[in-house]
Amino acid sequence: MNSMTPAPASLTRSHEIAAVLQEEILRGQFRPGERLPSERDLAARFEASRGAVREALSQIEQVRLIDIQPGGARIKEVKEASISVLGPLLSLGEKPDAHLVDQFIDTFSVLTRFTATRAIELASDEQRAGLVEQLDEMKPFIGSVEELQPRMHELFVQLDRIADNLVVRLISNDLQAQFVERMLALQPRPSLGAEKLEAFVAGMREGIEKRDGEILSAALRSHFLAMRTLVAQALVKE
Amino acid sequence: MNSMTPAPASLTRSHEIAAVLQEEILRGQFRPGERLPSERDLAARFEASRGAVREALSQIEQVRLIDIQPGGARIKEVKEASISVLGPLLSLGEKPDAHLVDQFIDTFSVLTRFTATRAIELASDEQRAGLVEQLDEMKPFIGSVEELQPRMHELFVQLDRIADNLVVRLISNDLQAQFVERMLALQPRPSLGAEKLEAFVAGMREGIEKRDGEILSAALRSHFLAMRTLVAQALVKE
DNA sequence: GCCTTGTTTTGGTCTGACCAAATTGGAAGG
DNA sequence: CCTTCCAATTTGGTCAGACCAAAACAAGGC
Repeated sequence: MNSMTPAPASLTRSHEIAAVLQEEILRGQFRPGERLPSERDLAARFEASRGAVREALSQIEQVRLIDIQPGGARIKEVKEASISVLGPLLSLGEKPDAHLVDQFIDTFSVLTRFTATRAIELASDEQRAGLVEQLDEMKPFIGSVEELQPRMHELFVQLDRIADNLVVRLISNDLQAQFVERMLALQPRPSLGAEKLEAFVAGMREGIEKRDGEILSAALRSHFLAMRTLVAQALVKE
Repeated sequence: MNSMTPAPASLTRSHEIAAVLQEEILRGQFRPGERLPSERDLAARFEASRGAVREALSQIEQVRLIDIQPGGARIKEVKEASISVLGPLLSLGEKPDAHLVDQFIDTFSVLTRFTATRAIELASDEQRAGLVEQLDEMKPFIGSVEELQPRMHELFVQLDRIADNLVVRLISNDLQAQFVERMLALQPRPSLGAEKLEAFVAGMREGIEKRDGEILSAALRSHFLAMRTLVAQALVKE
């Protein structure tokens, strides 16, 4: 019934070690190509068993930050890694790196437009009607981000379902997992003005009703653009 | 110097187990929410130690296919997983699932267009000149996929470097890791006609030279579209 | 039937050990 | 002095057996 996140799962020793090591690697404390300390040394350092360290290293290897081989584990370049490192990368400093966040939203914007346009291409008339209805039900809540956000999310879920592209779905999963929760921690939560939100909803509505990908794309583009400038401000000042 | 893939790394026992289990999960042999056999049972089944099994499960957890908790590991939905499952997903049957491959290329197309347009927005005149030069150097090799492909790849790498979007870069890494190698295994390798390739290169060239994102996008779009139909044919027949 | 209990199972961790491959260091040879 | 080659050491990969705490389970009491 409820779709709560299943709790952060109290950190296991191996996950803890993995997190620390991964952060050190991302901070650049090891040069790419360099060898990581041996499992035995790491075990000594973390006062853990080799087994726990091995599990940790196994996880880090999974995100392609290191390359484990008999003889030693070697550090790889961050650019070579998997998306899973983005989250930790965002959490490195006090505040997430503004440039990275910007890239994030920019990318998310592209994928969302992709999903949305594909969705309305494929949607049946009933489905489009349903989407329009969803949008109309949002109007009373345009003033409150807390109320609007889950409804907006539900709309995107619907679009995602209609577009039915597993690849994009999985990418979005990862981005969401890495990014969203970390951004929601931002206080005070930046919020777009009611007028802009109204225009956005209206644009979406028109695009869906007319089955016009251009209009839909334009609405999404300007919405994400506004979000980018907003977040940029939130991350720069202070 | 050489940028070969660092060898598939002879399968470790734990990786082996992880691969088998992951495939079983992806095949749907366990229902989402269902409990995975206990580590001890799995160890018995694979005739391996619990440690090896734990490392395997740890890896599968990393791709979010299972959720390990004291009490038991539970299967999650494929839709919830990370991109890393796409590769194994493609390798399930004799031939990759045509629909999934199509989504793959479609998504790749979007991301490439994104990178390319951002790249020419940001590129200096020298960089654009360099790109044009790269394209010109391809002309003699348009007849041979084997010769052309690495040069094309080098061009995309260059665009990627100029666009300088780590998020997209990491996504592309994953897609590449999951997809490309598996498609290169297709025999006979499908190949686009020389005319189409010529038009593609010309379109890219014009778009870069004139700094025109529309032209560039159009060239890429039609190129990937051609690739989609080509691959679709290759996967359907026989 | 529902809630409270023991009991069992399960994951999380540790210790200590062995093997094979990789690394390293030094000796032998040029 | 540098290179070549071989042994000693280090390192990852794996195993076995043990303990703990939390979760799941089963049975009894309300």
